[in-house]
Amino acid sequence: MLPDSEQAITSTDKTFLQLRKDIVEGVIASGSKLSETELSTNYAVSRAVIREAINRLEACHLVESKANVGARVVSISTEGLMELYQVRESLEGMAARLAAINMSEEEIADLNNLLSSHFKIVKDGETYYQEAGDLDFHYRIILGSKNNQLISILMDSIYHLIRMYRVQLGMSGPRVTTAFDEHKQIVQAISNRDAELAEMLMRRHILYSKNSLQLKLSGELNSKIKTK
Amino acid sequence: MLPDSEQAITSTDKTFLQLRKDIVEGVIASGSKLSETELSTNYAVSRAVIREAINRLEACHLVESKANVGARVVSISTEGLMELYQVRESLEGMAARLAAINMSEEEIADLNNLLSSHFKIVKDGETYYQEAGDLDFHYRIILGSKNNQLISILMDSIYHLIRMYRVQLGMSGPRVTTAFDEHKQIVQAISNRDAELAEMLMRRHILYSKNSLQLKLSGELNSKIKTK
DNA sequence: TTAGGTAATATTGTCGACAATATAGGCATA
DNA sequence: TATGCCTATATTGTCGACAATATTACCTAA
Repeated sequence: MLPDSEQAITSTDKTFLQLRKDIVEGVIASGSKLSETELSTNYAVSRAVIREAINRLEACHLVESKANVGARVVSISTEGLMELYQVRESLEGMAARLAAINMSEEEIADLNNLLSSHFKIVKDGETYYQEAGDLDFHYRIILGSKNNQLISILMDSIYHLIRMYRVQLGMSGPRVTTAFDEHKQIVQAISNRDAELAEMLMRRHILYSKNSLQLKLSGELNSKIKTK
Repeated sequence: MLPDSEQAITSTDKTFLQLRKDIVEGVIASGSKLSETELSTNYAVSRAVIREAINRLEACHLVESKANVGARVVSISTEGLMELYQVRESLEGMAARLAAINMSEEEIADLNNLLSSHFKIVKDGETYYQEAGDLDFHYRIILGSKNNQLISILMDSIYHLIRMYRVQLGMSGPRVTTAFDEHKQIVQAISNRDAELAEMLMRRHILYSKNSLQLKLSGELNSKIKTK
């Protein structure tokens, strides 16, 4: 898998990143078929490159393919998103636990600084927080776990999938204010090296997000039914 | 990814499965380089097939590859195994929680039957239990979670990796008797639909395995040092 | 003798062509 | 009209060849 920080070297790398972007952002519709020949003309590379890119996308769970039939972009559903959040709850909970043990004092200080800068933004009433700030916060804790398996599963697969759901369901930037307090508590627990509490708080934090999402989704569903 | 239950259809499927087997069982040494040309002659398929198989192996975290350099089998280390068990603790804990909620009454009955048959074997003093029986038990609970993301991460990646470690470190079949009691308690919690308890017990169960492994590994390390 | 650079070699990356399989459409038959 | 079969078409799977990159070996110079 290709970490986001690393540069794309080969043509396959670039094609993979471009395809992933297009899928996550909905340029390529979820549920649609990925024709190898079509993509190879659109992206101006050979079919071999496309095939390899599709394989990597499959590894991220962004597409599913059947032998002799081809690949489709995964279709999104409320259940799918809920499943994803369950996995996220469990893995990021463990990440917070490990971060409380393994993060260096310097990393913890940085995390506190990050939180302070977020606080200023939240206080100024900007809604900018959620998208970038929230991600930054979670990334640091995941990386702070120092567990490469955990890091790879979350960063290479889960997060892109969740982003795809959020973008395509139009769920960007809710739950700002309360989420900030939750972040603060988590950082506090990590600063105190309280692994148990850090895990519990992170799990709650993600569970709340999940519930909030579910509520919003069922609400949209209802309004859609009403307008019919 | 290719579920174990499904049959290998294409030549790539077969090559992937064979390669995975050879890596897990140590026929191909951990840490060794995977030469595409060499493999293509050994396995009597074209390089394209080998490349695709290697990509899938990379998705399972069994090999790591760098652009323009090639792929290597991941090298095993005590830390790596511990990381794996941490991920497993978190994911299987969640699986047990979800299984307590989502398993059908029939599935729970089957699980109890499985346990009874294991009890007979344990009572008869056979050590056969661990390898197949333990796997069967854990698989059922994972599948019982009904969470496809969870299932796929554990079954397609984590379990093969762990098996590779266990085979290559010569860790097969320890901790039989106590593990059985732990299984019994977990099934009890699931039968009672106590999700919270099921998760906690499963996490403990895996943590104990981890500690037991660590002890054994450090013991082996010491004895090796002594013999020098 | 060692360090640096350059040429030779080997390995991976990319491509287009062909083979095998699935899909779609038309035709015959009940 | 509906159903089943069969052919035609399109798509995926596999292959060998060539291009680009990395590794190695060697040679030169300090």
